[in-house]
Amino acid sequence: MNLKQLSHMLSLSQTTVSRALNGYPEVNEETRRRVMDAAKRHGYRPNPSARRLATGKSGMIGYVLPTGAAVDIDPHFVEFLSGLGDYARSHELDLVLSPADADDEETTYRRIVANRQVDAVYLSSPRPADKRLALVNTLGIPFIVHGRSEGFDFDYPYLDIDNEGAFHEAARLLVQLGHKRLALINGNERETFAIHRERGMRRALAASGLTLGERHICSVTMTEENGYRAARRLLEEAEPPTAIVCSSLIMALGVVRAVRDLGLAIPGDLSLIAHDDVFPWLRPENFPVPLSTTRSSIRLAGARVAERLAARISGLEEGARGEVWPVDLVVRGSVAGAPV
Amino acid sequence: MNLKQLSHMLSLSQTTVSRALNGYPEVNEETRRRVMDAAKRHGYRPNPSARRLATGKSGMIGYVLPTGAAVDIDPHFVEFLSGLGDYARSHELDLVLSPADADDEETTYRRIVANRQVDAVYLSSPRPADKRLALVNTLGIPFIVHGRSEGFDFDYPYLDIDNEGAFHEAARLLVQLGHKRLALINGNERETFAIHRERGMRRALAASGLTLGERHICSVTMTEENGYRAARRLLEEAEPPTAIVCSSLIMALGVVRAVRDLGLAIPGDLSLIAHDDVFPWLRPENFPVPLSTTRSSIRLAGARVAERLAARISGLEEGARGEVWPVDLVVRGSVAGAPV
DNA sequence: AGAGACTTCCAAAGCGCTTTGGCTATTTTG
DNA sequence: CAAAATAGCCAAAGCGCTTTGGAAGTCTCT
Repeated sequence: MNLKQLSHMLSLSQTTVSRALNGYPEVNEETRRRVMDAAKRHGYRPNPSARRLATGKSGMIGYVLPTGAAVDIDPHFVEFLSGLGDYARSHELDLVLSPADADDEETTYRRIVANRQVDAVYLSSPRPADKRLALVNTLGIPFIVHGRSEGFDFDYPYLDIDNEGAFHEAARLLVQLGHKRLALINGNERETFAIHRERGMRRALAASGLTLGERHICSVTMTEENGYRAARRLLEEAEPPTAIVCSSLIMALGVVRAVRDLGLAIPGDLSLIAHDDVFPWLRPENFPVPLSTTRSSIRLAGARVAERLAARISGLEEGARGEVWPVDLVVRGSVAGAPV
Repeated sequence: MNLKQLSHMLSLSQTTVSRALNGYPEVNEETRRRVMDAAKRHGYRPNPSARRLATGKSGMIGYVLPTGAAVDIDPHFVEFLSGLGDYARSHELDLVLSPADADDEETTYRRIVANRQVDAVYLSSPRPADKRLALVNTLGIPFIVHGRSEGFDFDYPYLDIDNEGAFHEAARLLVQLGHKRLALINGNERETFAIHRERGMRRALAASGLTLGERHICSVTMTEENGYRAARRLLEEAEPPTAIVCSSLIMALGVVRAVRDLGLAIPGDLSLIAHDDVFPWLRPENFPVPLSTTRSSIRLAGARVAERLAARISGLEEGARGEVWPVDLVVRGSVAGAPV
């Protein structure tokens, strides 16, 4: 059933039927009702390919997926995706993932924009002065950044959490509890979120005249093994930290293992706070010692990004609105006063 | 730059240019070269929307993503996706994720097929007599199942690992080591993979006159917490199992925690083997006691599925070819002889 | 009553590609 | 050497929608 047939059986022109269905004003309400009715009864659905060709709109949102033998997709991605799906589902918005060589995402961005394959894109894990962001901005496709970048002479729409504030609060709590030697096990130092977290932590320490020593900060990709190694290195120093703030639950698993291996105890010898993106399959309250966290649901962020993308596509949202979500500090058993 | 312009500047018809580019035989080789050359020089890329409308092919593969407030996307998915991307990247194949209400995926399948949004789809986590499989089979779109189903009167193309064989081997090893009371912490009992694993384990036990008691088998969604609870329940019985086989690394984390909480030791009091899908961020060799596993890279499976989908789209693969990958049993420190 | 302004509809022209059917040389065949 | 086959090209008709530029009829206003 296509438009031609439908309009023929209604004895109307394709124009009128098309307009009736798409809510244009220049059609009699009575006629519109007739059309809508017939369309529903015959299960008419406009052919998206044809519509795309005519309008240039695809009804899909895009994401360029960096891939490569040495590239692992972050497990956070799937949670974000859940959220995105939550919103997209109810709006018949599809998501197209365009795998790209991690060393050359530009080609792919250009392709999907030139081909008008998607109406909007979102970027994640941005770095300062991220090339993708500048590119997408000049290409003129609607977009939203999940996270933030820095060092541009233009503004852009984003959704981020208050990473700096979160780690500031976490560190401040530890300092208040008497800790003097803190350490940070962070994610990739080139990503903005890691920079912000470090900044927040430094600020909290500085407020009490403390500093974060060079050797008390690790930047690694967020795996259990890297968490273990980092913790091990930190704790085997002459003057080991008495508290660690850690950028992910997965790394925290490694930290806990290292602490055990060294015969130490949490929180007796070491206080630990980690950032929790809220995975359904790994919960901080279920750590051997319930883990204190800075918590923010990445799934909710996914839903919000989808919502805003949809709004931008339909012109409801414009401009470079940045949105920063506060982060909860949830205190559990893994923190205590500094050992004497 | 579109076909019209290109053909005009070559003083050829659109027909000939189109045919030259698409490798049709009825065009002079010399002409073809000229065309190809000009196309490259001017960076001509056929408009996919137009091509779609004309041919009905989209150059994308689809996946219906079950979503819902109570639905969590499996973290395995992201690894599978990495593999899919590895292949798709080099073939300019995009993946479209169509979020669907988990209770009604059918509507979405029908939509993407009717709209010809994708050239092929893959299904994952099938159950016996899975409705989606029957549906997709009758809809006539090329597809591949990742995993297997049962109870159909038709064959279908799939890629699966030898779950039954893997758990058979794991259990057999444990039996050989003298274990008499084994337990299984499995995934969702309604999914085929879980059924196969249970079957494999039972078969191994039966071979030695042993059985898997009703209370020695747990079917739960694969989270750390569920692993913990299951292990806890098993180990607090009057006659606790001396060995556990577990369907995922994530649950194994919980098992390890439960063992610790109960003051027991691995492998002294309990031998443990888990299935490892090979996550980059959580490796069995890094468990407190290195974990024995049945190992199969889900990422490689993703790449293979993409490859086969591409082959089916282009007609290189036909029929209902099933492919079953063997699974490695990797023995590490977490298994030992049964306690006396 | 005639001019202007709406209202409601339509024919037809795209969007940019593929594919059908046919046409003109050139080559092969009996 | 005429007939048949082949090679190489083209014009035009789709694919199924949206949108432009009217046209006809109905109201409103002076």
